[in-house]
Amino acid sequence: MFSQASEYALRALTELARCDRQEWILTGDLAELLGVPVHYLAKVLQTLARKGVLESQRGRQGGFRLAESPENITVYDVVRELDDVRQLESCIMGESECSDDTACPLHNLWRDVRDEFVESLQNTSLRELAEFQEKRPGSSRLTIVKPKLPVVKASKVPNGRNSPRQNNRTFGSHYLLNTRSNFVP
Amino acid sequence: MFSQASEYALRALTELARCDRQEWILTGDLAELLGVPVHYLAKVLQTLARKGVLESQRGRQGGFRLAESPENITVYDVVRELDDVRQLESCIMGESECSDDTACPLHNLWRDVRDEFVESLQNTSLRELAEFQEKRPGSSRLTIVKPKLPVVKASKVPNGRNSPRQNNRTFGSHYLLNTRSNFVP
DNA sequence: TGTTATTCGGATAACTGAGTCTTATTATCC
DNA sequence: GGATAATAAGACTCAGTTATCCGAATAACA
Repeated sequence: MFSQASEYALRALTELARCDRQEWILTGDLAELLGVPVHYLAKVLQTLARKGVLESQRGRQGGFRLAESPENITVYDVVRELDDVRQLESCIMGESECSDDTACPLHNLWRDVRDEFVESLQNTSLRELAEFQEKRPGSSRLTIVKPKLPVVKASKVPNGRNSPRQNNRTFGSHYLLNTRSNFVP
Repeated sequence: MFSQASEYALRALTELARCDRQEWILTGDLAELLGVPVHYLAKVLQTLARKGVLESQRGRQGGFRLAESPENITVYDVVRELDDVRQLESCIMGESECSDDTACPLHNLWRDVRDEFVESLQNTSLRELAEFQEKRPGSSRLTIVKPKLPVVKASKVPNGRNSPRQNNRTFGSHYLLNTRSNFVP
């Protein structure tokens, strides 16, 4: 459904929401905790920082943290920056002319499902994800100790040359993780 | 949401459901009516024929037709053969261990939306799509005249070198349109 | 001031979906 | 039987997603 980028982002930001808002969290620690590819996660987090969802701090003692309080960031806010949510609005049969007026045969069905979905994403904040995760049996978390930042790792990290898990796709991404193109037409 | 393949398939099969079940319909006529790339539509229809959703007839006076009566073919039946519907069942946050027991923070939300969606797809038949299309204002259709099969074309067909409309994605396709691999593990 | 630790940015590669084109196969009609 | 018209099958192109890696910029610390 979502792209890998969005999936990684949601999982990472759920963990960030469980941490002290002032602390800078390392990409590496997040990646290890979640068991996801470090470099790719880094790109995702960089994108979210560029978009204003995260704050980043370079150099020693740097890292990432939420730009706003977790209850003010919704799941939709995150996914919107990484996937092309406009495709949720477009015709499910791919017709160019399909609206409430000129509906395709599946228009109403899809509108109902999609509206419920989008509304749910907009009504769910990172705080709720974090609270749910908190109660989850066996859930590890990032432990902040003073000068160094050790990690209680969750599962064995499968290392060595991942070939890309290709194309388990999503409702679509557009230009995604590149530096340029901050505007959406 | 759906792949291009599924979108084209649904639109094409909706038209097939409006035709005489005995008639063989040409890929070219369907493509012209729908304004979709002929060769790609051909691949999609061939796949559906291989999977048993359609029947095909080679040679002169050949073409495609529904393998069963339209009320016995659901939207889900079509999409299932072209997209990897198992991905709808998998975790929306990409966690490997996520079930009703070990739920991720978005598990219940996604399960509700997805179940309603899948159920709708399974409860909607091609007959319903065809009937809806029938009532639609300005909807063209394939006109079967005796020996030749002229077509009342719907809209201007944008011809000339379509570069692939890239990656407006879907919940995922797997091996999709290749000849082999009829089984799904 | 120099070292170290971190994000930032670009280059590159594998894999797949979308689409085109060409050839082979097959059925019908003259 | 031969010409014709259609599906069947494969090779190929193009672009986007998912990664990996490296060097540059930058901030903290000794």
